[in-house]
Amino acid sequence: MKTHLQQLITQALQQLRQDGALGAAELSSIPLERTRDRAHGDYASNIALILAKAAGRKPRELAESIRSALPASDHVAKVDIAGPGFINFFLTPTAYHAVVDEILRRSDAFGRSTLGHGRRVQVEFVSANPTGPLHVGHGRGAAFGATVANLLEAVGYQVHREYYVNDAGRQMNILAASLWLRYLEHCGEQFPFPSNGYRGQYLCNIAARFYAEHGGAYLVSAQQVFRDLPQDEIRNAAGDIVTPGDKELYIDAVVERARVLLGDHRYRFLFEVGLNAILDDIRDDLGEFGVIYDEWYSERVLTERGAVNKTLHRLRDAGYVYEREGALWFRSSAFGDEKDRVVERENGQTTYFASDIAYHLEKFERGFDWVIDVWGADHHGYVPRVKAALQAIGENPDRLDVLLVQFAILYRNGERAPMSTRSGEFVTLRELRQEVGNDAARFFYVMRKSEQHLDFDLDLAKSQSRDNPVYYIQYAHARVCSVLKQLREKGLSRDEQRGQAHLTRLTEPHEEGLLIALTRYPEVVEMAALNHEPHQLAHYLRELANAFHTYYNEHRVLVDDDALRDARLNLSLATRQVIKNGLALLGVSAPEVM
RNA sequence: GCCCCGAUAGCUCAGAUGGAUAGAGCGCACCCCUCCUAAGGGUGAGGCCACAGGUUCGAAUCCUGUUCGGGGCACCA
Repeated sequence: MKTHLQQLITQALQQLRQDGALGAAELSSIPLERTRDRAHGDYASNIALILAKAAGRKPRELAESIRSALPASDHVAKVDIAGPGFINFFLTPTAYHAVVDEILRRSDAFGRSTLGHGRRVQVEFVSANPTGPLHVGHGRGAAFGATVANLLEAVGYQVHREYYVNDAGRQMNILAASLWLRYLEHCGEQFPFPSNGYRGQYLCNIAARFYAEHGGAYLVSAQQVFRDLPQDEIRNAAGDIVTPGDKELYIDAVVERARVLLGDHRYRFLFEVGLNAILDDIRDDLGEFGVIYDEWYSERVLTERGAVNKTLHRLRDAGYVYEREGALWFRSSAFGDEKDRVVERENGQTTYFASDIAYHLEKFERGFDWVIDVWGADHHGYVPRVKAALQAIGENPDRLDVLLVQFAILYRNGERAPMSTRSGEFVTLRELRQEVGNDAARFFYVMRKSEQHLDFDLDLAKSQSRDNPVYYIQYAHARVCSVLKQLREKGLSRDEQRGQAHLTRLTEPHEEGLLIALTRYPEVVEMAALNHEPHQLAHYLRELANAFHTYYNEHRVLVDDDALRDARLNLSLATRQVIKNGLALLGVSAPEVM
């Protein structure tokens, strides 16, 4: 509908331009928006206000010319000039009735468009290090990223969903060593656990399984393991340092010791076991959450293929790499970054940043027209340097969009819920999902603008009342299903054609409001997709559900009058369809009974 | 210190590209509810859009400064 009106305006402008009534005025797109007040019609354009100056005419006068040049349309009842020069469009009832037919005809496809023209976009999200289970912070990135991907797909992009697995590097070695130490504990060895090791319970569980399968095949005495290591930093239960030491140096020494004592083959095996166990867990977790990836991209594979070295060479050839204090630096400051960044450390190891440049370069080389990264807001300082690197290599950094997601804070009984347990483990995504359910979790996570802190009310998410937006929306869907059931129980049948032919009977204000809400859906999807703002869809669905519930409370659908009943049924079914489609994009189920 | 994000009703938050009288939910106040199509329905009070300047026909929205929050400023990942 919106594009239809825009076309009308465009034609009018062409007409005026031919007549020389526009001067030099030029516009890239036709401004048109929904009115907030019904008295202003359905759509309004401020185009006359914008063009007035360039055209050298008074706004209202210009608006009047545009109006008279507008071609006639079945959907437009009248056009008003109002205020300083707004052009207000009033739609005919048939314009609204047409949407009911369109919804019922296109069903699951209603709201989808071809705006993206099949352009390839990659959405990379979550990408948490496989060193432990996902926590509630990752959950927001998962829900947000998945929904953004769904939205882009809905408006016609070819979307590739990807998880970047940081399975190389120091943290993974620390994980492998930690797993080994837990395993040794199962063998009966006793020793203080390194303060910088991974201490989570999940690792003990993996170690227990490993012990059950391999017995003592990886056993080395604690005495041998910890002989002549540097001093660890030791804290008491209150967190005060009891014995000062260098925990980083210490844990690196423990890793090195594990490598030496286990030998390359056994060490690699243990490493794989730990990595796979955790990655499987993450994959299952996300899968249950309705978050499915097209690809899990391994940093290790990237590195082993030589992509990192190749990238560093390209940077060097471009003249942006120099040596200082034994390390290799990338001159990112030449591209607006605050300072230069190390890409290869003094000890010869490339940094995480280096592989990240290689990874992003690889994304571009894989032919994506557009690359989207979803990161935690705490990584925002990282954006300029990645873009700088891409630019240095000769890629267009504007093809990369980094979306930042703020933290979620859990609330229980009106108070901030602790995000980690006494043992220092975070509340996991799985625990959250088990507590509030997948649907509520998916919805609540995207209910707020992503750059906004999210207060996650656990009690509200669990409640079965209209206060809970998820419940309220799903209930609207179930209610229509219930009406159909009632229809059958009454021995009545439905005639869609008859309903369609009598949509003119829908004259109640509630019905008009509902019709208007339905026509908005494709615009909401488009806007939410292009601006990466799933919350717009979430808000819209709540409004739509509200429009339906108030209508439903006020009027009966199953009236004796066949024509009116069928018309109302069509309207109800169209509403159900749109709710179903919208919830599907959010990854939320649309139950038929509740 | 520098950088990023935020500040809108008592609370939690919407207000795309500057537009017409700034919205929703909760809470609060009042009213209705043995009709049913379920765990209620309705009404409306509540605002210096953090503050001060600026840009223009017009600013919650753009610019500058200030205040208060959150985050970031590694040869960590």
